[in-house]
Amino acid sequence: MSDIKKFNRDFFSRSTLLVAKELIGQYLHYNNSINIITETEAYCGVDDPASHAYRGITSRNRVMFGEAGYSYVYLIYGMYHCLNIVSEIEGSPGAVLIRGLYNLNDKINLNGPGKVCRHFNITRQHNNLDLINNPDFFVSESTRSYCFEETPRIGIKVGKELNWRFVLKSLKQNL
DNA sequence: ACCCCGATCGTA
DNA sequence: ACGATCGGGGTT
Repeated sequence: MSDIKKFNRDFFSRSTLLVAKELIGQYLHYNNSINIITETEAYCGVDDPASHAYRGITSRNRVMFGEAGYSYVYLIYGMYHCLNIVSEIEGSPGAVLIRGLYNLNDKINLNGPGKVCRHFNITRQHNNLDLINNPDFFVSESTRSYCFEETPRIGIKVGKELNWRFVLKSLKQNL
């Protein structure tokens, strides 16, 4: 695994939809494990009723309003955690939910946000970590390019009409 | 101080 | 398709 190209803060400081799409197929590094990002969802701000940020800033969602490239981890259903990466410029809320990974070390498919966090023991202690310049937790660029499909987001009651879930489909034909 | 419900998962 | 599960966010 030579010449790793880490994504910088500018990559994440863009529209949540764009970041969510472009994260598909990239590598999420966590404590020496390398994982292909296979599934993401975009959660935006005032125009996204499904987003935690929809009704403004609270103690839970405040990292969504901060600088991009930070982790946003919260507890869901009293028993699972969800890992997000903050997007958009500072002051503008947005985050990308990491819904699926393919772990290259153990060849395990982590299909579901709860499974991702459970496998790595990611909890709210991992909230608000800077994933830029972090040696143990960061995202890097894959040299391969991938196709993805767009579907409605999972597990929400509002905003179902938006195709803001992105799923890795296949390896793009290498020319 | 406390009520209510969820960005899920596993089984049917 | 649905029920288990329960911490804590958001409001009182």
